[in-house]
Amino acid sequence: MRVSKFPLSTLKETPADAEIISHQLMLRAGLVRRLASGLYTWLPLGIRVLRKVENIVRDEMEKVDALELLMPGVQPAELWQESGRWDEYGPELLRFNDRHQREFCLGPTHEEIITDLARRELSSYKQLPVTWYQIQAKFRDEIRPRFGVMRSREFIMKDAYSFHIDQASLQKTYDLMHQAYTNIFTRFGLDFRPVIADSGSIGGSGSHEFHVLADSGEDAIAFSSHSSYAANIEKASALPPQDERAAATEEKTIIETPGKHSIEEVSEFLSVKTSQCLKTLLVDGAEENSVVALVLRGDHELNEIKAGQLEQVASPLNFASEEQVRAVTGCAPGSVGPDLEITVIADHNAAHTANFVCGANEDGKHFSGVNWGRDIAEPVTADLRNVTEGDNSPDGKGTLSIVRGIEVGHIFQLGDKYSDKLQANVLDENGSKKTMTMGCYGIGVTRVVAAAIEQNNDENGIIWPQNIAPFDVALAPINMQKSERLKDAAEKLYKELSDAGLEVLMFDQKERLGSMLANIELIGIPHRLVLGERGLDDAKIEYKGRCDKEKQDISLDNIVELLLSKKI
RNA sequence: CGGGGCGUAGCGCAGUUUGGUAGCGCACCACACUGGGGGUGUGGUGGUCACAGGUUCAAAUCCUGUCGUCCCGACCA
Repeated sequence: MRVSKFPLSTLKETPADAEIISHQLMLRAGLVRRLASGLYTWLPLGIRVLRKVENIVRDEMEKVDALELLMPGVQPAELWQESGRWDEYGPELLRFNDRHQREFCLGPTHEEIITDLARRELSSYKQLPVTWYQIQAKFRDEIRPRFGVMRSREFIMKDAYSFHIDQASLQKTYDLMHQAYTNIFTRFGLDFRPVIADSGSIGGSGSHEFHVLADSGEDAIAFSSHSSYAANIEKASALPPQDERAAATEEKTIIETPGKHSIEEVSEFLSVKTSQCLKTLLVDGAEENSVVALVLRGDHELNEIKAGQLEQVASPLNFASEEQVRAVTGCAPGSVGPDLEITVIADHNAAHTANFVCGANEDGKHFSGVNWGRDIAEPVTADLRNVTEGDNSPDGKGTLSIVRGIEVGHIFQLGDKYSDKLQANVLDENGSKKTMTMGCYGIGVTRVVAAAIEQNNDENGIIWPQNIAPFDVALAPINMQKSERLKDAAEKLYKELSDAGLEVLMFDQKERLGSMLANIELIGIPHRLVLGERGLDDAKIEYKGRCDKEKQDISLDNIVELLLSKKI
């Protein structure tokens, strides 16, 4: 490709509304343009990257015998009503009527459609297992789209669905997919990690997320120092302390703590560690109009997913209002303690704390030297908190570290949730009807592009991993328009490189070197060649890899070979 | 949904407080010079100042409303 035929749309300045680095660079490098909130146009340069990502995905899907198909983006309401999700799915589902006033939605996912297909096309266990996939635009009407294509409303997803006669078959395909995903993200050249995920309301026995590691990631993931254990922090369980609780040695004392509300304020005021203070959070209970108290150590964070799953607690978790707090405790938030008439559930670590500080349920007052069993009834205990750096790994091997990640893939054992609702049956070998078991497997294709940039960039721009770069090599002749000899040499080299199967972007227009180099680095082409009159005299060309510190002169005769060896 | 910010040329911004000829930098076009890291000069193109209504002799500027867009948001107990 030549710049004269493939104009770059790079920007020198960063658009003001782009917050994170990948969004800024995608705009600056001319990969995407915003149309409206959460809607992006992919420019020619961006599409080249997107296609590379898609093709690697396709290749690995074929290897595990998944079959590509394409389903409509517009879906009839009937199927969603049949699965029950027409009512369950909130405003994220964009609904509309056609000219005959029939109801439709824009597909945020395709379980209903694929299950409908399966029940029509599959009738015998002999046709199973089968896996279908598509790469297609999805629409989710996000409350707050942000970070460019990282969380957009319309996005491209690879979604695959498998159908099985039993759980054993599903497990087999699931494991194959797990491996395929590992291969895919490895081929992308990204630093990633498969983690145990919360399977949410869908249930089912297995779910893994694939995260690209990046500080700006929206998810926190915990992984073990000495085993392969890794889990989304929503899911990572905190082990109860193994040793005995310390003895009650202090007297329960009431202390004036005027104006001190937060754990930080109280611990500082009393010169006590935050881990020695307990905080009491009031949330809606499972029973109507009831309130439940959750107790945590001051230095621990509530895990809302875990808490919401407790049978005594309303799901999803909802904090009590200030009025409710006052009605139950007689004081304002800030002085609440666990000595209450309502159900009290303490985190394992909070229940393990002796001689602690807590609210006195009286404005401006706290207790110190409080002990479970002696001063307050022993609480019900549960795992309520997020794991923290240094916690013991739940599998007993090593300790946990916490890093941030961008969720780019998710695989799921669905079981019969949809096949049961939609009556997707086949006959088994005994001739009796059996509901198929399903799995589903997604990759956020557009998000992968953003995540790749988020993980690979420097002050000059994007650094594409080789396999998803829009071009393999940039060729920058200096003042080509001034020298026939240079022009001929550049054209010849361009042809040689192209014939060798390399994707070359040649800067064939009148442009100053500095400007060309700045663009080449901004758009992140992995290999760069600069050809000038001086080099030509010695039959040499200057080569520099995008990450190399130094440039080097290479003999023109060897350059094709060198690049091929680097491409692998 | 709540809170906050911002809407002036393709991009980045000033001008709004105190109403009076719509500006700057980049980009773009032309020409010249320049020629190994976003170069210089001269001359240009491009704006119903988000939209609607109001106040006024006069509105980017004041008032009312609408829309768009970005960020933040339940550890407080």
